[in-house]
Amino acid sequence: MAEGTVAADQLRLFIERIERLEEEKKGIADDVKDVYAEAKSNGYDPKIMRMIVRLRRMEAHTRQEQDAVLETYRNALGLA
Amino acid sequence: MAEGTVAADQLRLFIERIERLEEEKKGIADDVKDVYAEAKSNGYDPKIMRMIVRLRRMEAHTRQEQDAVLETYRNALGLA
Amino acid sequence: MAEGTVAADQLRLFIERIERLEEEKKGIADDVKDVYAEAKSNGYDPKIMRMIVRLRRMEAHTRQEQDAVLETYRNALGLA
Amino acid sequence: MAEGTVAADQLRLFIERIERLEEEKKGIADDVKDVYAEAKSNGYDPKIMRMIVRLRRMEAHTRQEQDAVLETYRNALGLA
DNA sequence: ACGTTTGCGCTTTAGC
DNA sequence: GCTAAAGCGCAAACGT
Repeated sequence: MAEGTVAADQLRLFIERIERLEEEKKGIADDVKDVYAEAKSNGYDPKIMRMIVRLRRMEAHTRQEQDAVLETYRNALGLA
Repeated sequence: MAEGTVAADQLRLFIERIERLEEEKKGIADDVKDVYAEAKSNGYDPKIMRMIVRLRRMEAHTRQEQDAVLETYRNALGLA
Repeated sequence: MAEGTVAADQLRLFIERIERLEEEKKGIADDVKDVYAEAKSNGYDPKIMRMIVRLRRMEAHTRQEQDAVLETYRNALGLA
Repeated sequence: MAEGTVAADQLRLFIERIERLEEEKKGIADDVKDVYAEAKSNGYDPKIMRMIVRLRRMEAHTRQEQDAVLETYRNALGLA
């Protein structure tokens, strides 16, 4: 077995791992769509729901930024 | 317990399910990044790998589209 | 005339240029719709036509991507 | 020359007209991008500009809806 | 005519 | 920081 083949196999395995993960990711995205659809069938407006999710994520992100800054300060001051 | 609270709880549960799924999705996206990083540390070029992944996906889509055209033709011609 | 007015005028001009271009774009999109309608009145199936247009575009993209991968390989291997 | 050829030619012409129009459309879309880039190089924030364009379009759309309702009423009442 | 579903454009995010 | 690609939201198109 040539070395080139070993390398090719290794590369192929990496590619396949990536493709497998991306399939999983797509499956979860589909699950999200399903939840929105289920909520809609229960009388909730998906569009508003998406806005809520986005707002909560933004707030979470802002909070994380604050935490990161705080962490930086603590490290700088040796208060870890 | 007011009915409004029940509805609010139901909505909150939907939102939380969505947020949980999106966290999972992000986790998988991070896994993908890790695989690219691991491949890179084994001497493979991530840029080329990404191109290959994209190319394979495009080819798959093209094949699916070709099949769909044929199927539609058959239906249009009553050859189902 | 205040400087703020100059800036406001400049911004307004940019916005108007964009809106003008988007109107043109919409006009062309309508032209496309007209062609599909005309073809349909001549007995062609718009659905199949759309699939063909999409397929040809996808194949063009696939070809471009193949070329890009090859080019990147050549560069990576110093075969430019 | 067989009739099938005539039909095929006609279909091909429709397809080519559509593809030509879509190229034009893409060209205009690129022009829009250029304007945003030019505005940005003049110190304006493209993201905010896009919001403005969207708002103005929504208002225009709302106005159009109102006009359409009015038109419907006029027709219904024979006040055209 | 309406509801559903797919395709297109935009926004955002990730890589360089 | 900028460019390009992937994901998302919306709107038009198809089927009922």
